[in-house]
Amino acid sequence: MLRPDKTEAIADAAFAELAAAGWAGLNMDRVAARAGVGKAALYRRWPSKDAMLLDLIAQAGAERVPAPDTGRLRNDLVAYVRAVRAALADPTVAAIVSEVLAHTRRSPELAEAIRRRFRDPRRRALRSVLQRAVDRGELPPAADVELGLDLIAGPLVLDAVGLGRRRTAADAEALVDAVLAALTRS
Amino acid sequence: MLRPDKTEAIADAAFAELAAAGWAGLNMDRVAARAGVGKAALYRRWPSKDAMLLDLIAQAGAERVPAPDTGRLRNDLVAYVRAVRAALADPTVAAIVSEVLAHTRRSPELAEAIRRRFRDPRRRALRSVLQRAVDRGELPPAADVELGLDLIAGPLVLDAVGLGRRRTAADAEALVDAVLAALTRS
Amino acid sequence: MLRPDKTEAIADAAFAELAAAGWAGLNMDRVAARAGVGKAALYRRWPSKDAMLLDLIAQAGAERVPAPDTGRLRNDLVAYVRAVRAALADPTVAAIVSEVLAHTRRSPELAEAIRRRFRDPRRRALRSVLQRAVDRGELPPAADVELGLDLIAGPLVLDAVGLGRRRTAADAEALVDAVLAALTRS
Amino acid sequence: MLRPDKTEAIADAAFAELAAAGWAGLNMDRVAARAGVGKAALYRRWPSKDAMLLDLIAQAGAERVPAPDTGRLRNDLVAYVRAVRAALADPTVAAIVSEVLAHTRRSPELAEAIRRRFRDPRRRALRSVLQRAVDRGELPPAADVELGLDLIAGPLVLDAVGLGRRRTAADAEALVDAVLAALTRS
DNA sequence: TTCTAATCGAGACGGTACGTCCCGTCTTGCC
DNA sequence: GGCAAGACGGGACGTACCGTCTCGATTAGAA
Repeated sequence: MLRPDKTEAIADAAFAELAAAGWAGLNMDRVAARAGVGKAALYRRWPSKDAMLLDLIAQAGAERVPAPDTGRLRNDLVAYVRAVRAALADPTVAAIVSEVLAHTRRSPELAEAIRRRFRDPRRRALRSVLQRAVDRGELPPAADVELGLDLIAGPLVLDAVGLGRRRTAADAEALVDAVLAALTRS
Repeated sequence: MLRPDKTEAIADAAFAELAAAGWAGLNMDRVAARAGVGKAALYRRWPSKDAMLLDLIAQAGAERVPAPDTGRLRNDLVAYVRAVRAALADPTVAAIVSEVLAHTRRSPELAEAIRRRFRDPRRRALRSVLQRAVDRGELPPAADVELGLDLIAGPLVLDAVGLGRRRTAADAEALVDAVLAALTRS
Repeated sequence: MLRPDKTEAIADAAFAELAAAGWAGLNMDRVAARAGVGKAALYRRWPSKDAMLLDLIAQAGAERVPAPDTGRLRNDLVAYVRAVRAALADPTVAAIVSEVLAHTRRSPELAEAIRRRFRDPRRRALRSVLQRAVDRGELPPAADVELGLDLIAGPLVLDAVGLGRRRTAADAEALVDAVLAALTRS
Repeated sequence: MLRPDKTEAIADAAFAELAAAGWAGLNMDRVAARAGVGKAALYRRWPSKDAMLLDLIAQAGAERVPAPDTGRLRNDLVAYVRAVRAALADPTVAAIVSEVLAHTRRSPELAEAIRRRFRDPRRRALRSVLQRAVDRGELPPAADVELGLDLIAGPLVLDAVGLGRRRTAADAEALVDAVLAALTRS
C-alpha cells in the first residue's frame, strides 16, 4: 500500500537531517522536501516526529548488533568493545546514539521503546556471549552475568554520550581484563 | 547590574517548570510569569532557553558532588554509588540529567561545557577517593585508577539515561566489590 | 492557493478590530483569534501589520469612490462634497482615513501605493465630473480643471485630518459656489 | 529645576530621530542615547512619547507662522502660500507635518492639542491677512473669510500629506487668483 | 481495458513557543 | 534632588515548526 521506495527516500533524508541538525533540529518539512515527498507521506507512515526517528533508528540499529563468537571469551569481549567503539567513531552514529539516549526520559513510552529496541537486543547478544563462556567453563557458574553486562556496557555508554576519556587501542583489552577479573574473582 | 533576587526567582521558577514539564515542555513565558518577571529579564541573562537551563542546572549540580571519605575504600565507593543512585531516584533529577546528557552532542562548545561543569568535578571527586586508597595501600600502586573511574561511572550513567536494570539495595556492594577485584587483580 | 474564505474572515476581523482599537491598538493575535485563524494565515497573506491594514483598507476604499452624474455641475459637486463628508462623519472611517494619510510619509513605496490606490481614483472620478461640465459648456474651455480638483479636495482633506471647522448643511453649497466662481472667472 | 541644556539636547535628538524614522519609528531609548541623557530625563519632562513629540513640534512650529503684510492682499497670499510650500520642500519638515497630521485621530486630546497649537495660530494669522483686506476694501464686506481660509489651507494640506500634485512656480499665483475670484464674486 | 480507490506532491491551515523590540517605571549610585 | 545608566514588567511583533487538512494528479489493482 505505502510505496516502499518513498519510505526509503524518507529514511535516507531523515538520517541525513538527523546527522546534520540533531533530533531537535530536524525538521519534518525539510525531511519531506529532501526526500522529494509530501509531508503527508511522513505522517501516513508514523504518527509523529519522535516515532519516526525512533523507528528509523531502531531499524537501522537492529542490523548492527555485534555478537562475536570466537570460542574464547576474552576475544569475544574485546571484539565487542572494539566494534562498538568503532561504530561510535563515526560522528553521525555518535550524534544519533546520543540523541536517542537523550530522549529516554521524554516520555515513559519512548523510554520503554528505546529499552526494548535498543538496549535489550544488545544486552541479549552480550549476555549470550557471557553465558557461553560459563557453559564452556571459562567463567565460574556463579559469575554475576548481569553485573558483567553493566561493567562492559557502562564505559561504552560513557563514550556514547561524550563523557568518556580519550581512548587508546589498548584500552579495550584493559577494560575486558578488568571485567574478567571481576567476574572470576568470586 | 542584573538584580540577584530576580535571577534567583527565575531559577526557582525554571526548576519548578522543568520538573513539571521537562526540558522541551518548559515554556519561557510561563517561567517568566511564575517568577513574576518579564520575559526580557530571562533573555537579559541568557541568550536562549537551552543556555538558561544548562547554566542553571550546571550551577545547581555543582553543589552536589558527593566525595565520601570514611577511611575505608569500600565504604567510600558504596556511599558514592548509593548517593548517586539516590539522587537519580528523584524523577526530576533523572529527567534533568538525561536532558543534559542529550545536549552533549548539540555543539562542541556545549559538549565542552558539560564535560567541564558536570563530568570533571565528579570524576575529580571520585579520583581522589581512589587515590587516597592507593596512598593508604588499600590498592596496589599500579592500579589503573582511570579505568576504575570508568567502571564505577559507567553503570551509574547507564542508570542515569534509563538503560540500567532494576536495582536492589545489594547491587551497590556487588558493583563495588567487582570494581575492587578488577583494580586489585593486576 | 490561499483560501478566499479565510482571507475574508481575516478582513472582517481586521476591520472590526480597527474600528474598536485603531491602527496602533489593533493586535495581530487578536485579529487572528477573532477570525478563527492562526497568526501564520495573516503573515502568509501580508508581510506585516501595516501592509495588511493598508491593503484591506485600499481594497475597501476602492468600492466607494463617489462619481455623481446628474447633468448639472453644481449638483454633481454638491453631491460629491456631501458624500465625502457623510463618509467622514463615521468616526471609524475618519480614523482609518487619518491613519492612511499618516502612513504616506513612511516610505516612498507606501506613499506611491497610497497615491495610486486612494488619491488617483478619487481624483479621476472628480476630474471626469468637471470635464463633462466643460464639454457641456457649463465651464469655459480654458477652466483650470486640476486647480478645481485641488480647491474641492483640499477642504475635504482638511476635514479628513480633523483640521476642518464645524460644518453646517449649507457649507457644501458655499464651497461649491466658490469653486464654480473661481473656475468661471477667467 | 530641569536643566534647560538637557531639554535642548533632547529636543535636537528628537527632531533628528523624527526626521530619520518618523513618529512611530522614533524610539525613546535612542533619543535619550543620542541626547546623551538618561531615559528618565525624558519622562521627567513629558508624560509620554506622544506628548513629547507634540510639544516639541508645536514649540518649533510656533516660531514659523508666516503672517505677511505688504498692503496688497494678492501679494500677502502669494507670499503665504510660497512660504508654506517652501517650508514643506524640506523633507524633514514634510515628514514631521505629515506625522503630526497623521496623529490627529489617535485620541481626542491629541486632536484638540494639534488643533489648538498648530491649526489655530496659522488660521488666525491668515484670517487677519484677509480681514485687513476687507478693512481696506480689497474684499467686499460680505466676503466669506472662513471659506477663504479653507480654500487656501486645503491645497496646502494636500501637499503636506503628500497627496498634492507636482507644483510649478506659477501655481501659487493661480491658486491665489482663484481664491480671490471666489471671495470677490458674491 | 476501464473504473475506482488509495497514495502521492504541494502546501495552507490552527496552534504554540520562541526570541526581539519598545514603552513607561523603577533602582542605583554619582554629582 | 536632578542626573546617566540601564534593569524592570508588560505586551505586541514576526518567525518557525508540528501535526492536520484539502486539493488535484497519478498510479494500481479490481472488474
